[in-house]
Amino acid sequence: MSARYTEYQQLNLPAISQQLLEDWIKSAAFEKSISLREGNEPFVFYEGPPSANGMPGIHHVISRTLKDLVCRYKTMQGFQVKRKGGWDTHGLPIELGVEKELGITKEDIGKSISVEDYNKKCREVVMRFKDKWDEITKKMGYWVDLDSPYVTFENNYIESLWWCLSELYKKGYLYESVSIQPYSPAAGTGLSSHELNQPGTYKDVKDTSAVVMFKIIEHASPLFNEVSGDIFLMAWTTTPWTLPSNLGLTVGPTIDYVLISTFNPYTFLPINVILAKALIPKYFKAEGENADVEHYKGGDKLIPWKIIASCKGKDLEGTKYEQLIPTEAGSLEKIKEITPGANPFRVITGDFVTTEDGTGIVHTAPAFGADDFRVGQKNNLGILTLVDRQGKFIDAVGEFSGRYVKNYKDDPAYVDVNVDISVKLKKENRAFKVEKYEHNYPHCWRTDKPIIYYPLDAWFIKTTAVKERMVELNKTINWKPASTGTGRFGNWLENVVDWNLSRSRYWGTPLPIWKTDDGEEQKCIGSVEQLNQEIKKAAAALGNGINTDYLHNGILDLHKPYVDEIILVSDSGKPMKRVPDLIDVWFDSGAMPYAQWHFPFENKEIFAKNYPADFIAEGVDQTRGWFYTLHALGSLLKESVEEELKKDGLWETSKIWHDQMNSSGMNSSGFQAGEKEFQPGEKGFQAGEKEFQPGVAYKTVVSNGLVLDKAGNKMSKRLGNVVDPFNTINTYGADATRWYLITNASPWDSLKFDEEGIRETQRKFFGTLYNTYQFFVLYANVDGFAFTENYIPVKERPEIDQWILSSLNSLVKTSITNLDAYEPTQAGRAMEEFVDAHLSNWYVRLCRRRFWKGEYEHDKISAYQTLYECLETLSSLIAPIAPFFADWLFNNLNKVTGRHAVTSVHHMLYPSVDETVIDTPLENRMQLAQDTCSLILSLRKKVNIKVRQPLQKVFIPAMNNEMAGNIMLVEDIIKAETNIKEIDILKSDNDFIRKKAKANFKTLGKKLGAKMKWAAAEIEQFDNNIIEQVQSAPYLLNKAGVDSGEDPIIITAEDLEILTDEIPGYEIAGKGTLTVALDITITEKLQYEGNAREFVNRLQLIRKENNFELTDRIAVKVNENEALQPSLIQFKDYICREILADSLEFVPQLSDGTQIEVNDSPLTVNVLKKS
RNA sequence: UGCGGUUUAGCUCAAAGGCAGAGCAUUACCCUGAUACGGUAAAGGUUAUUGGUUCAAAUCCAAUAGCCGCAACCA
Repeated sequence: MSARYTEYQQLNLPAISQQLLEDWIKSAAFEKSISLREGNEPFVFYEGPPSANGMPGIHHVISRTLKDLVCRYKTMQGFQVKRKGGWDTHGLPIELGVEKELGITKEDIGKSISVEDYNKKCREVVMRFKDKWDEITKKMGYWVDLDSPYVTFENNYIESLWWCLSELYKKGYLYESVSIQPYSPAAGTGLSSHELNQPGTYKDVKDTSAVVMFKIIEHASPLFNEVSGDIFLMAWTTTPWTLPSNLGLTVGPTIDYVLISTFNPYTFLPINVILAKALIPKYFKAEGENADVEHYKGGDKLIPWKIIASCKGKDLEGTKYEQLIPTEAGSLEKIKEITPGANPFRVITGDFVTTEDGTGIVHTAPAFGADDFRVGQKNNLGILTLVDRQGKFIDAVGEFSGRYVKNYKDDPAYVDVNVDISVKLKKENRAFKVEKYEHNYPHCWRTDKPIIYYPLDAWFIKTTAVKERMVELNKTINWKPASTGTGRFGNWLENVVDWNLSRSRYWGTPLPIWKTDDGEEQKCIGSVEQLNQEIKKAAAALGNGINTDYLHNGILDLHKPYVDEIILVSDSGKPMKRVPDLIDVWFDSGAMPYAQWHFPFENKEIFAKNYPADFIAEGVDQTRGWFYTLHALGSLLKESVEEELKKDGLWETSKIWHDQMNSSGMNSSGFQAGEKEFQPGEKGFQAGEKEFQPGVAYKTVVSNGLVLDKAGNKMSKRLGNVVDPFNTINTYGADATRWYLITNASPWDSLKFDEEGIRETQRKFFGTLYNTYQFFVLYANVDGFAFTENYIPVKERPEIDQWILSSLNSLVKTSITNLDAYEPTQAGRAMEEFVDAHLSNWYVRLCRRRFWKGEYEHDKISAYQTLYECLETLSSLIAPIAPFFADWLFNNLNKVTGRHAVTSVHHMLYPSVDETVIDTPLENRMQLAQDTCSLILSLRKKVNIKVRQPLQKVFIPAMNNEMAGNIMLVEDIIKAETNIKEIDILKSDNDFIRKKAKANFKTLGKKLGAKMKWAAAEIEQFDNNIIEQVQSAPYLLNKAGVDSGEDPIIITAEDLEILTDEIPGYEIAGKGTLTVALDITITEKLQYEGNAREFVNRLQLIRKENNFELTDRIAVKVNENEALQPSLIQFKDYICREILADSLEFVPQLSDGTQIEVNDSPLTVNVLKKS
């Protein structure tokens, strides 16, 4: 059997992907990549669950490429990397989709459609695009376990969430409180921040704004004691309807305030007002300052004013004022009834106050603003909610009772209550300025009506209680990029507020808390078993047919409406109902480390070994989403997890314990690398790893940036610039797409997606690598190379082989270093560079003849083995990024040689560095050769002498012996590549060339400081003589200066960079310290040889045009030609050898020949293939 | 509005205080017994702007502007 490498017509990446997809399924390659690592150390990856309710986009492809390449890489390093997939199935987008589909609104749920049917519908549509997701997952080559994914709506999953919640409840982290939330009176529902972020919710509207005056009745400080007349605090509002609910005024403690004596522009009464100094110009004309008060008449354009005192905001704190709009419902008694011990109508301080707009004194109505609520609570102002949930004033608010604060009902006769309030205040000498004010205000996206901020009951997780822990733990997380961790995420943690968990929706995880009607007693349920016991208990205790539907089999579905039908019994025997809230869907995904394994009810051992994650990756938009909820729950549940694991004796075998031991440098017995050959690296097992502390949910997190269109715009359906990932992958193949996404920019930078870039990747990287393979098999098949010969030790191979193998090992090193550091972009770029600049365009280029000339023996085998090794190693190196092409390449090679027992490159171990093969001086030398060739070719171009024309000599000045030695070592390569007969190395002591010196800024700058500029100029002037002096001994640069008393400046050889300035009589070219000078004389002999080579080239073309086999022999006839014949005769042997001609005849006339031209001379040739 | 990021050749990106460099695209020529690629050259830059630190700044600092994102939009 003579195995042949498969040859291909052309590179077709999509076809390769297709083929490999089939192969992988047939051979269960993915499953095997995991089972092969059984017993090895695990590398834990968490999949952030996508929602199959939307279509996958190109941005999913980049984050999944990132995830996939890390997992594949770690697998190839010998880790066992399980990747459990998951689906995010709850939440608002799904509900909204269903509502839209059914043509209903939230209010209809429970009325025109039962909650049961509604949720059934939600469950149906959740997986609407699952097929599309499966397809993209498959086609892009994302290996993830989708056979047993976690699904957030499943009972087991919810049960784990309940466990988490009950643990939080037990630890006092779960509490109920009133908070101010966006609320749509028109729709009668609270709005989530997500809903508020719908496009178009923020609109520019004109509202009546008012600057109103609060009359001071008791000063906090004696500052204003001497002032005669009433003093008012000025405050501005765009929502006058909140004024009756005012309970405080907030000032900035460090802001400067002034007391101004002036007149009210509406009532013309003399008044004293306080406002921020910085805002005076907003309300007072400069000309009016200290203007004549005596002659002021009401209605005058210019209102006189005068600063009569000033102070800091802190000094105002505690000042008491008269309630602006006293009402029955808002009386002090009522306020104290609602909030016992409240102390309203005071000036308080708050950091949020600015002097950007308003008056620097903020009207504070705790019920209608989040800031207001917070400072109100802090300062015990109480809370007054004079507007009901329909958006109208409640009873007993005087003349405003029952009036809507905005026109929520589209009433054509609606009179703006805000105007009426303003008018009233004007009349009462309580308004200073009333005007229409245009601002940006959020609206309910469904009703288009303005929202208000309104106090609503909600359940919270006390994340503030673990803030310190979260901040500390965050420092142990390896963030890529680091700035996201310290910046965006760090800041977020520093300013963390309690997590509002409540959602008043239908399709989601119900909050497992039951309360008595009086709210005195409550229970948090932590498991289905517990719930079923409580169900029975309640049925027995309360009777009345309660819970009958749930007695026999227990509860079967943990969603609404079923959970809401269950009545439990309190310890004191009262019935308890479930609080109607669902929980934030982010809790669902944040709890996936536990819930994906149904922890702690099942799979405890699995959980123990799979927590925390070594690595997660998602888009940067998840920083405050999934990254946060994972982290928060990790911090909150640290003790609970530890207790659970210890309970079952799993603690000492857990990953947490193991990582902690590993991190603190102790030996761990938790995991043993199995019998596989893999050994994790010497220090720890993950580069960039920080010290581990229990409580973190993930150790490394990569947040990738956005994908923009090629113009840098965000992709949106509206702009129609969305890239369809299916199209892209089908057209260019997954490998080129993945490679492009990874190597174009660091994953965390935003990526301007341009198809042209993928095409370039396809051509340049994959095309080159493919052709290198094609080149290899072209000759390997001829010679029957199957790597059956003994491995030739690297040191016994020609230098060029040693060089490419050294370069290859350097590449392996670079790749590993970068991949370990989660810098795939750097790794990929290094691979590109190697394939393109080293392997294809230098090694193969220079070695072509070795493959098709000569016998199949040492040198040729060495070439084959070397090239084979490069290709095979590359197949492994690129496998994480380009899984299909890599496997294709690997299998094409391995099929013939059978060097490895595995059937997929993804079952291989990642290449390791052979340091003994790395020869840095050799690599540098080769670089020198490449540079030299490039210079010589540039000279040839300049004088227009083609490379095929041999030239006699090139001069290369060597600045030192080392350089001379290096050039000599690569002399042959340079000569062959540039078609030059000899290289004359000019040693530094020659007086033939003129040298020039340049200052070495790095060494000299430190020494000289300010004198640097002068020295650089001085050095420019050096001639050969001085340069030589400096090179041989330290040199005094400022002789003249020293004579006049300056400090001596001594420079040495290392302070100079020496260049060649000129070689008289020759064309020169230079790059850095390297210079070449070309002898361009073409002698007759050289001319003849040039002609011969040109002739060979023409004949080769003819062979190619006629599709001759590489080994076909030919007979050639040429018509006699005066200009060329001497050349052809002289080089006849050479020519015949090159073109595989058995004969080369000259005939006087050729009738059936091809016309060619050799160096401007026409020639007719006849080529005949010999059978 | 605040916070963070970013701004280098027409485009995509390098350059971590020491002469700003690749690739793509354009043009011309060249090499090729590898259907790939490449080479040489032309052209393209006040490193967004302004100021500062330094002998020396794309790089460090400050401010401004544009773009992107996040959080808000409040009184």
